Amino acid sequence: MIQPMIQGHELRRHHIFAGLDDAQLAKVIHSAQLIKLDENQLLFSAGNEAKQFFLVRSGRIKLYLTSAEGSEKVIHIVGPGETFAEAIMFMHSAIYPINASALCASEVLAFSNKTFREILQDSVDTCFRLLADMSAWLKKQLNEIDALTLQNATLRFSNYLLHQVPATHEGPATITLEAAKHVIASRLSIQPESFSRILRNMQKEGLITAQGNEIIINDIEALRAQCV
Amino acid sequence: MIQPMIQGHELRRHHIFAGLDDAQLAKVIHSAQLIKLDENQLLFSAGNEAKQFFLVRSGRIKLYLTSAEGSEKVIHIVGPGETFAEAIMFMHSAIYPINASALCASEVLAFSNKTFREILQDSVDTCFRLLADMSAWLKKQLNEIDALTLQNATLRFSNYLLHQVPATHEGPATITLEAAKHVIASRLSIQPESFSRILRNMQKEGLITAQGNEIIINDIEALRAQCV
DNA sequence: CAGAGCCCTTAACCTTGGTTAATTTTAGGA
DNA sequence: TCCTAAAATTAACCAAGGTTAAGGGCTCTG
Repeated sequence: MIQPMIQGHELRRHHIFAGLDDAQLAKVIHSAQLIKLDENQLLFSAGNEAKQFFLVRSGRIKLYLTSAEGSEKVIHIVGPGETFAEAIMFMHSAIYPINASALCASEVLAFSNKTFREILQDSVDTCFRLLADMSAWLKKQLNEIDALTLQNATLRFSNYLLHQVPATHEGPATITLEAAKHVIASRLSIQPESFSRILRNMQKEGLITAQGNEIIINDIEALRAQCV
Repeated sequence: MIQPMIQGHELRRHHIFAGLDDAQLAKVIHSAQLIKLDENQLLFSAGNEAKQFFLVRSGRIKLYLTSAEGSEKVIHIVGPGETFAEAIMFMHSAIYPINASALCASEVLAFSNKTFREILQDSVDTCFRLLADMSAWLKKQLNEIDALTLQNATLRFSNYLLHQVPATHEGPATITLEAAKHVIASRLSIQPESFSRILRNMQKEGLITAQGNEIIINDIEALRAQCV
């Protein structure tokens, strides 16, 4: 195990750790492990025993499912400052239900589930933070189901674009895609070829301008109108 | 408010309440309200202020989303002994993100979120139970996303059927659909017409026999093989 | 600089499942 | 028992988007 250099305030920035006292924080840090991942390196697979949850320090981690035939569905792309797999700590079978791998060279901190559960025993405040955190995930997944069942592919992408921009933003906006196009496509449950088609069509309609992984929203009002 | 006749052991049967002491249970019962719903009666809508969570005493409650165009997607069908909307207690905006209405005449117990949160302050054990409960929901929704993105309509229905039968069951099995066919169809994100077609095809292949809302699985091995 | 490999794009084609419309079946109420 | 309304079924048609195939462009490496 690599004993990481962790400053307490680095962790406290995340709301899950924000309520811990110094002793608790020290205990968490002591249980932590720094993991460096190369591009495309696997962190864990669905079916692995789940003994840790994670905080992304740098880079991007993709959480994804795979089908029996080998096709891949990206569930979420986790960036710096975000935690993942913390909900699994409370599942009846301590087994990861998804795969996680690095989209680019990344550093993640891994925390012992056992240690964190011990701390939770003494900190109702942190329990509440975790409950809020999990209910936010639940809400996010509900939106995902909404998108998959009640929206078509173009609409899903439009919504995705709008989520990259503050709700109050006016005028043209430039967005840099957080990963390769085929990854974004999988995140949106679209085939890469269809994603290309959608980009082309939206460009033809003048809604957006796409150059590499930069996308300019030309008409944000029209986009918002489309998404009701 | 109708003060319900609630026996402590009725609540304790649900794992969320199982760890409460007598005083806490009394407090929960005191905050509870019995709600009787007619068939098709709305319990709450998406956007309503969320002050309560619920336990189904009898009947069936459907949780569903609606699209801008008015189409409906059933997320879950909740039956006796099950709770719902408990995760919303910890969301930042105290607003139901879905709609809930009764599929048939039903009785639900409504519990005050505020009271329950107070009790949680004094019961880490119950916090842990709620965390486990929410992580189970999260896992369920992940399976749902898996189904929607990596499985076709027939496979989703096959999986649905298999979930109604113990994993160890051998030989033919009879399943009674928990709701009208168009509701099940929506639950599986299939149009009623397509659902009919799927039933007909599976029947033609000899996999199942469908009579009204009774479905007999003739070849459970073949079905399991299909679902990998 | 050449070659390999990956990513992206385009276009033609095809499949799944949605849509429309008409008919039958079922269940509940007068 | 009949009438009505909702639910279910069937079939023909259609469209969104998946599949297949081919080519272009980019980067990395030897």
